[in-house]
Amino acid sequence: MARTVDVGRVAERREAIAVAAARLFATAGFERTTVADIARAVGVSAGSVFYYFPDKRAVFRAVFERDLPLAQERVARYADADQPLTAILELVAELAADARDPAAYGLLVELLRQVDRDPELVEVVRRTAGIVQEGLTGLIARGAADGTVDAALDPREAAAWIQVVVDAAYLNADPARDPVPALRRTVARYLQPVPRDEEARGEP
Amino acid sequence: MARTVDVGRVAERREAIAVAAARLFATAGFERTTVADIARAVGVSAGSVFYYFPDKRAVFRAVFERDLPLAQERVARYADADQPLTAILELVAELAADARDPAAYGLLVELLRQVDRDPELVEVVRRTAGIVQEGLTGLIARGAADGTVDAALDPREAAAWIQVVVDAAYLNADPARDPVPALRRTVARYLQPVPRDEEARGEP
DNA sequence: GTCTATATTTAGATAGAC
DNA sequence: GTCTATCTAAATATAGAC
Repeated sequence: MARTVDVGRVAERREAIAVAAARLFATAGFERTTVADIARAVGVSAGSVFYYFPDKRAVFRAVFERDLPLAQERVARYADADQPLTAILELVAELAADARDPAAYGLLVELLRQVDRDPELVEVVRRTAGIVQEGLTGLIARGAADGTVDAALDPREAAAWIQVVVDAAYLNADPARDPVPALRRTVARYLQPVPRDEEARGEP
Repeated sequence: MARTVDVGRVAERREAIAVAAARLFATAGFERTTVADIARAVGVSAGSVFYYFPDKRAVFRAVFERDLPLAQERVARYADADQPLTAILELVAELAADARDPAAYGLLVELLRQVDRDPELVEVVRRTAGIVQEGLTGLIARGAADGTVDAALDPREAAAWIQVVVDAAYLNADPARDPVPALRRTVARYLQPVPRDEEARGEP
């Protein structure tokens, strides 16, 4: 029997609250979602939500803390791929896969809005984005080494830029169209080494 | 002497309120900016703000109504350029030039967040974004005609994608770094016709 | 037209019973 | 742990004096 609190059960309840809150934050936004709304969605009272979280912002952060392990798993899966450029494109497509889910769009926008106001949220996001950036940076460096990626690019800066372009896929508000093809084309061509004839002319 | 209200003066006061409000909405967001804040910034009482606008959302819309003439001017300036591809890249750079202004960043995020909740705001934004999309679509079509842009692209879809990428560049604006070079490379290569040797291999 | 004063509503957070 | 009840604070919008 557990000596003090059942830490597993606490984690479960927190998770359930975060899941319900994510849906509401995505559609209504942070300010317009009330703690009472969250409590109702998860089937408890508002008082109980404050038992699991010190305040409303902490619930918001919990939503994004859930992304860290997923990012780690994805990055790890591609880290040792034989063909780094192919791996980059697959990873990018996977990162953008949720883009057509309107909830993902709403959450991204709300995150951008709130991140300036909560230093602890900055830290949460920094960790997840950092994992992805590390992974992309490594793959870009390996692509440069094997000649499939433009070696003139700074791997870290290119990785950061690619993350920006992935965000663009999320902003593509039209749910009717899949942004992944345009995204793949964009990233593939961005990374592409300078074709020899153009190199001679001093462009791209 | 004016028979009824001085319509010019009303427009001036509305403008002054919109300018002050823009700054506040950009930094604090829509919900956290109070009408009292706006009134104080412009030097009047909250009651006066409600004399010029029916409600707070109307003040927010007024902020974005100011963008329409600017977009028209920019697009018109490039519409008849001799080299459409060059014009696209210049126009894109200009659109992204504001990206390093934190106020522009804040306003864009807030716009994305609020646009879902206000049908009248949708209309305001649709007009401005529509002008830019028309302009880009025309330039892309002309580029396809003169061989500087991949003719396999649908001009309208390509224009929409470019707008999204510009927005993303805005959003992740690290104020320390200029996104325009990466943006130019990205757009130029995205639009580029398929090099002949790659075409033979059936790759994009 | 601009103000002051206020009605109305609502939300975050807490206290304390069970 | 979960609830109900409530405190406190703030914000939109209006009323009505000047």
